[in-house]
Amino acid sequence: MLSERMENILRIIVGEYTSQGNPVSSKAIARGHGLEISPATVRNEVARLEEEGYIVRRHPSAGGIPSDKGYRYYVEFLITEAELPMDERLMISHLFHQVEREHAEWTRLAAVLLARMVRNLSIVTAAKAFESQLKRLELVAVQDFLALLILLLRETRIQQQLIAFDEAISQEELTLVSNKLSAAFGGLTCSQIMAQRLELSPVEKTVTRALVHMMEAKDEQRYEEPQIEGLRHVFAQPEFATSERMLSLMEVLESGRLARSVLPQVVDEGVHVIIGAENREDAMRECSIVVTQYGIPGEVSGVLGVLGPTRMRYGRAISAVRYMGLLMSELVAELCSAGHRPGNQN
Amino acid sequence: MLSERMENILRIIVGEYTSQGNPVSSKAIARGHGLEISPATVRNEVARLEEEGYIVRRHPSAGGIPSDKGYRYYVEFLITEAELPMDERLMISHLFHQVEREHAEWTRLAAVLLARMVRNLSIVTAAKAFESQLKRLELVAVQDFLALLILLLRETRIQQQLIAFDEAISQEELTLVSNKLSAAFGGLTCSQIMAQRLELSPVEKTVTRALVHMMEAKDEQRYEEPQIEGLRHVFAQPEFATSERMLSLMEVLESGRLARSVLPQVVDEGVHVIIGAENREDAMRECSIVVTQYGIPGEVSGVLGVLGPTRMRYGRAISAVRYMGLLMSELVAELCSAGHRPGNQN
DNA sequence: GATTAGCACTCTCAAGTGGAGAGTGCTAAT
DNA sequence: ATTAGCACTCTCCACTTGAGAGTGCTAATC
Repeated sequence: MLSERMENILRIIVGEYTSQGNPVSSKAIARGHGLEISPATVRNEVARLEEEGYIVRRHPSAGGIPSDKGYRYYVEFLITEAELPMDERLMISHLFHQVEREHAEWTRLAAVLLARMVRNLSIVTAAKAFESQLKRLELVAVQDFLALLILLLRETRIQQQLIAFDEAISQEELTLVSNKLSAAFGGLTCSQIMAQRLELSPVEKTVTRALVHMMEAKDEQRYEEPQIEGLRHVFAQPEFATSERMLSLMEVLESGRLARSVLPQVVDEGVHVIIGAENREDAMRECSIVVTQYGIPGEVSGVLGVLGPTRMRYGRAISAVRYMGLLMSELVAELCSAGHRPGNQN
Repeated sequence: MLSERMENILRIIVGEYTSQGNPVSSKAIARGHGLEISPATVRNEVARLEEEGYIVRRHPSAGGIPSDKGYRYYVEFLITEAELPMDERLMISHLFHQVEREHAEWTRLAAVLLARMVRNLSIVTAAKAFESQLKRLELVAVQDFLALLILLLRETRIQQQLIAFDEAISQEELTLVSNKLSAAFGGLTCSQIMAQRLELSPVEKTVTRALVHMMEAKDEQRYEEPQIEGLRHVFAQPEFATSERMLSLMEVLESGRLARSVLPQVVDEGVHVIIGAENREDAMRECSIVVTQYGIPGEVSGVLGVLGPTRMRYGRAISAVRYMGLLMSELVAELCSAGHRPGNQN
């Protein structure tokens, strides 16, 4: 635990450094933050912060910059996390209600807004049920032997796939099949469907096999391709001026390693902050991530978050991520629960 | 028109420069390309190429690099465009047939493969009909007053949207409505649907209004969000080592200006090459684009292409884009035409 | 004992310097 | 028309240098 004065100094250093980007000198700390002490005193205190590892210097006579440990302490104890201002919250929820009709746009909109709010990269995965539940299925003839199988899952998500039959089959027959199977399987999960033992025609069997296969695949992939937005902000940061860091980051993003190694770390509720070397990926040594889950605990969930250099405005990022998480949870809940209020009319 | 020897020299310069990335010296041109002449002679010829603007130099005593005009001449007259090797073609078409079932993956797969083939950025827009044709519609109850409207369009694309009703409505009623409207509107385009004058209940009216609105919106947006892949390759190029160029390129890509200003240039058939300053966007002064349309002329079409620094292996890019365009056209055609062959069984 | 003023010291950054090397342009010979 | 030879130009890299910022330390002060 640090003394109050040391905490104040650490807070000032993190604040200055995250907003200005330059190492913070003792003079800059002493004046202009209501800390009635001289630079020399500050130097003594900063020296102790450095000893204990909260501060590092690029070279012996340079200003101080926060270490990962310093940021961690800041995030844990010192952060002054204001709630997002009302006007911003209103603006955002307004935008979401404008696209209410096309809820597939939600993840995209969330990513765009998050990126804009924190001027960094945002990552949003679509909400996904732990175990998909079939609502209804449709079959549409494409060619004589070929049909499009469409699954409507509970959280109004859609999966589609072409299936081929051994025999030519008409739209009328397909409609009969889809009605029968919809009635039989509606509301069931993949495993429940497999447990059913019905008398099925060859065509129905083909459809059921494809259907089970699709639902299995869907349940398996824990996170699908996340929506990523705001790359330009990250690359505009001086930290990434050298193309090499940027490159390794691009690798991680495009290869999908991010989704596989980082997002699974987010398991329990609340906003998580992963700072610098706490990341598993080497390429992200210099990056921090602020993430949260959203959705309905234990049922449907997605992940949303922000990625930027460790020199990031954590307070802002945390409030933005928290608000966006709540908002998305509400939206998902509205769709999933058998609601009692009607949707907006417009 | 250039003399044959000058053409040879230009060809060597473009070849060397695109593969090595360094200005090409007269010595390098003279030896090792079966051009039985001395460096001094080459220098004379290159001096003339420079006078006529096919070659530029970074400084008076540096090797030559092709200008936009030089690249243009190369692409127009000198290119030795080999067809894509058989094994590569087989590999690609094999990959496409593996995902045949999920044709929504096609644009994504095309983008990934193109990027990998040319080690540059790829852009692929989904195939889209000039005027969407409704195949069938489905309504699924979500809440008492809220339903999901799903449109199946002709090229097996799906549009979905939530719609709200003034009154509570059951799935049974919704099914009746969707069957009636599917029968009435199936096979029609947006304008044809509007021309229909049917007796409709309030609920049916609401649905029809939403449906027309969605189809209009779809027809309007000529190119939707294109699939972009392989950013890492472009940024690995020395041309983009300075973060500033990269940044302005990012801007163009993320803002969607690319889709709005570049892709519309691609109107007629065949592979187009847009070199350097021929681009409208300033940020792309140093980039070339190789694009083609694909789909069924006059009916359904998308755009696919490659973006990289002007120093690009044009021959390779052109063959890759051409092959991918043909392949995608075939795939689209298989789906759209009332086919006579069954799809692959698997 | 905590705080502060003063000063020498350290380190970076930018600008400037000076080969070494690569490549050209020119001239004169073939 | 082609080529050999040579002086010249320009970049690139390593090195130096001076200015400036900021510290650490010591001794004086509250």
